[in-house]
Amino acid sequence: MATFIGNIEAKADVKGRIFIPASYRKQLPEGERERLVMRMDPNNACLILYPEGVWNRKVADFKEKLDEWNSDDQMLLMQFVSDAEWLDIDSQGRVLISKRYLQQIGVSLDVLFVGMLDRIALWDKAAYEHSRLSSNDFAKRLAEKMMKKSVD
Amino acid sequence: MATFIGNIEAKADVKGRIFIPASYRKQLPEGERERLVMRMDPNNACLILYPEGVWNRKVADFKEKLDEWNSDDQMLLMQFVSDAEWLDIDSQGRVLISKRYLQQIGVSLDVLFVGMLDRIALWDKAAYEHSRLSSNDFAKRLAEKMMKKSVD
DNA sequence: ATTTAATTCCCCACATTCCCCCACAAAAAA
DNA sequence: TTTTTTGTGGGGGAATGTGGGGAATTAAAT
Repeated sequence: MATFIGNIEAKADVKGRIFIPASYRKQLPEGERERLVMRMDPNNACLILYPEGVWNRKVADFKEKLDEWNSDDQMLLMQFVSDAEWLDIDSQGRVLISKRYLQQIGVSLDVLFVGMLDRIALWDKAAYEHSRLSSNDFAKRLAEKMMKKSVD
Repeated sequence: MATFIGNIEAKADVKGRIFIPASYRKQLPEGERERLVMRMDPNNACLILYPEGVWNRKVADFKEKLDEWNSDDQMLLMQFVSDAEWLDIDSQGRVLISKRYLQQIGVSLDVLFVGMLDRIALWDKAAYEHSRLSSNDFAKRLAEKMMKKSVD
């Protein structure tokens, strides 16, 4: 399975098109290079891009854990799915992201792709810099999580 | 598993390519000599090079300990992973390191590979000399660390 | 209903960067 | 010395990234 890492700058053009970095595109499984699933991140001002396979597995996981006849469960499912949409990759390797989503993450042309192992986050560049933890905080909190094991 | 020790001088060429010392390359497991993972060290002005296997184990550890549905956890994961990238080793045994990373560690052509057991640190030569502790400090602090052992 | 505007989509064109390949210097081994 | 391995350098073609024109479709306004 692909492992997306790193961060790559890109520019959205005036039409809202954004080039998927080739290094990421190449990691997509054969046959999943035509489109992605995009979803608003409810917690952060970013969009999450899922390869088809990863998205499908996530959906399967939902079906398994949520009860089809429980209305609360169905509400959760609906809300999760409603903030997502398919993104076709055009012949140049770009995706077109509709204005309202770009506005939601506050994009001003400069964007940042950030690898998150099985998926990719898409940030406004400035917003990402702003959301990053200072390296001290980062090291401390990561160390806590990882239970005092070294993490370098 | 490989045990990288020692330090080896090398030169970055104008294109930002750096030769991985053969003595290190030979220690890479069979089948892991095509590429490495490089990561910015957030605390020191150096880059860390991981053999694939070592990196994969680290990633597995993250996945196990961080909750996919917890946004704090995901932010930590993203921040860790975003400062890393794959480095392909070319047919001459070199890796190409992008300008921005070289700048971050202040490389001026002369670099130093420093073995760190399961991984390798890459320093600007001058910066490394400058960051080293004096041998007095070193001995003292090492002694402190090694005495209050071993609890966890 | 008709016009106008905005968005989406499908082309084509071009600049720049990257990466593959070859050649060779320098050092080590035979 | 000759041969092999290790380390350095550069040219050029392909791939990547950027931009724009203008249909087709949808939405808004008159």
